[in-house]
Amino acid sequence: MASRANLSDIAKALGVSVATVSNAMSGKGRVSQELGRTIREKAKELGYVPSLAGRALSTGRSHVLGLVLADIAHPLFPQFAQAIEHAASEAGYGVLIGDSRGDVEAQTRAINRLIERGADGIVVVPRHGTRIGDIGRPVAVIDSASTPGNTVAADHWNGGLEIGRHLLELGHRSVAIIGLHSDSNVQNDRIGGIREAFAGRGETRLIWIGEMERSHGSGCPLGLVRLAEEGVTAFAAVSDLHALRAITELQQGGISIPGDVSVTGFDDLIWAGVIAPSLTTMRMDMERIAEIAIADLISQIEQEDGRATSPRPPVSPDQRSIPMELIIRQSSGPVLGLPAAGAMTPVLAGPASSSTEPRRSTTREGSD
Amino acid sequence: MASRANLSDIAKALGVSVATVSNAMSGKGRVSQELGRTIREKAKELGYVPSLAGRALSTGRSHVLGLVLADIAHPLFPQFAQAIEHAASEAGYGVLIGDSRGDVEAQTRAINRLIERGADGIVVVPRHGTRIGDIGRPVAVIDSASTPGNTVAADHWNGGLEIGRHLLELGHRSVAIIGLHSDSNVQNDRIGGIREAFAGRGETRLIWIGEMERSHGSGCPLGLVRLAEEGVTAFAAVSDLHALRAITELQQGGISIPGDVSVTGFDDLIWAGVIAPSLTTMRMDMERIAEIAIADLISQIEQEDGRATSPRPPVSPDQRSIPMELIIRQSSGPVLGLPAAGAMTPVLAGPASSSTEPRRSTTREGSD
DNA sequence: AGAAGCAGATTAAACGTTTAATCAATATGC
DNA sequence: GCATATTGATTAAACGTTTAATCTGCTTCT
Repeated sequence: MASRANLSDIAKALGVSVATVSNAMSGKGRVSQELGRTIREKAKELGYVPSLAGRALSTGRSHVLGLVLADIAHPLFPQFAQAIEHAASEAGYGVLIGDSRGDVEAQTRAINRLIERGADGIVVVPRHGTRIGDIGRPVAVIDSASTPGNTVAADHWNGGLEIGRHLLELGHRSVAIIGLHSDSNVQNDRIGGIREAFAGRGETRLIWIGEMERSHGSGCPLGLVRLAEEGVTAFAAVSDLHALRAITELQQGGISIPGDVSVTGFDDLIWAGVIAPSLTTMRMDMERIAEIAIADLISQIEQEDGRATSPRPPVSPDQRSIPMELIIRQSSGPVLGLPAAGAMTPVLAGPASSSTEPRRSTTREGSD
Repeated sequence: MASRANLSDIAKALGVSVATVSNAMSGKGRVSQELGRTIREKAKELGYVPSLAGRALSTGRSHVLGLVLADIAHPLFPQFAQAIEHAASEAGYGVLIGDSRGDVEAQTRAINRLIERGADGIVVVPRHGTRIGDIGRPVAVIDSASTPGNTVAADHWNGGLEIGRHLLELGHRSVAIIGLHSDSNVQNDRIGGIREAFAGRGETRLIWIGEMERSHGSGCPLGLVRLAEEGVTAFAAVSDLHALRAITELQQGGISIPGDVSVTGFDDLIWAGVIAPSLTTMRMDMERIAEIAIADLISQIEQEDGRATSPRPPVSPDQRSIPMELIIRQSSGPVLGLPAAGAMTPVLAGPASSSTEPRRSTTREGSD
């Protein structure tokens, strides 16, 4: 059980020098084909695993990246973490997590802690409205195209546009947009997109949950039933979280979805497909975003130590905004009644099976 | 911008040896009070930050722990990650994340990768029914008390017991328990607890979502409306995820919650407090669980290198099962109608404001 | 045949820390 | 006042890797 074999063990076993072994393993120096093979075989035989610590000390690179999400408790975190971990792992990097507990200045501390821990670079999904200062180390920021210094992000604006168009096609002309608060670039982009789609073609109104809760307490009703009665036929939330809140509030108020009104979300959170009605939403391509962010980060890291422009080019402008995908499910449907009336229709008895709903298939539901 | 100051910079600046500086910083060797102070001042002045790589190489300890969640996409992951990160950070450890994408054997690979990356120990929240083999390194397992080799976990059984009692007190005598599948110790414990509470006092039936989906497809209706009509007055899901599914399905079917039936969940996921009706659920004490897991892990690590029994004792039996907390919200209420009839009551028009509900306060709602 | 070039290996230093062993000087015991 | 602890510091080796510089034979060119 003697801990782990190291280069010198292999060298000793074969009667060669450590340098040669190192070269053989990395393929860098000059080693004859044959000796190279022999060495690699022996290495495998001894179960050699390179010591990251030794390598880190020698090269000055830890091959570890830090991941800081402003709000680690956000339900999207798992997806982020998974995608980032995957991309980093493919590139031979480990991922250290940092926590900022939602606190804006703790975010900076978290970043610094990760750097002190030796992270070669940091991936940051910043807190609303935060700007990441110069850290003295490579950083990749994932937020929104309108965030200065942003590296890559989903195209939230276009996502909003698509949601808007989807609702328009279904005949909706009056939509209530539900957001949390106005200092999030992501939310603002999404809202902007929806509004652009409706510009001249319908009316939009805005509901800030944050404001309502400030006066009426957390978890307060949002008054959506009233809006539905007033003629709003669609509720476009900028997050599935808010969409869920809307759906349950409306359902509890006796409003049928999508019979009376439609509800859409953003992010395709894990439960979006299994609630009733399942939620029409907009999904980010996390895999791609993560890949690009990591690639950019690594390119920065490699440039840092003179290795100059490696084959990895920096993120090109057309790669900085990743299209979102519209997932059409049951919560959005065509407007049935007249402009203002129908919203009061009482709930039908029996399960509102929506198998008769016209299902457009911009994107097919990915039921696994 | 000269990278970072190291021990030898400090030593040189003060005309002492590196060893002395090292001793002064760690407080280990013999250094005079005065020189110690001087050195620490100089260190601060130069912005000295110890090189983890150097230390790791020298001590053989990376001061990094690995965190492997079987299902990194699980909505509970953020809470886990946050709590573990916090506890580890307090103890001077970093947290490296591993991903197993829900795959059982990938779990083992993830663990191994983390170990190769130099993690001193691993925290595992295993996949249902998986058993963690000997890894050759310290491990802390967080699953359930009935998992062999488990280190610490929430007391899921007792949690079930409390949920059951809560429903009994509200007058429920027929409850449907909703689970995913039967190979999860956590779920089985929770279910066991609920059943124990109802034993002799009411009837329980079991719904496995996994089985239903295998025949009817993912996201299929669970037939809860039918059950409600048959006299089931309460649905106890073993996860908020399933409770959410139940609530929306019932609501869509025109059943009022908690007017007609009650629904409870487990885990207190982030949205549990803001849906309508807000969800009565059972919360784990993640902070404590994480603390204990980390403490145990570190104790194992320290024992590994002869430093023998440090002041940290291993996890004592009474610390291995952490009580859960009942969070009573709006989704659970007293049985109104007669044993079997009332469930058919049509939905009342208007918002079903539940402000008149009798609110017990085993635990007050933590609205932030 | 002598110089030059080159392939294939070795040497040695470096990365930054820890720590056992050593040494010098001062305090303590009798 | 001399042997002995004790304190406060230094020396040197070690951890495992990378890499620039060097060395040794050969081959090849002129």
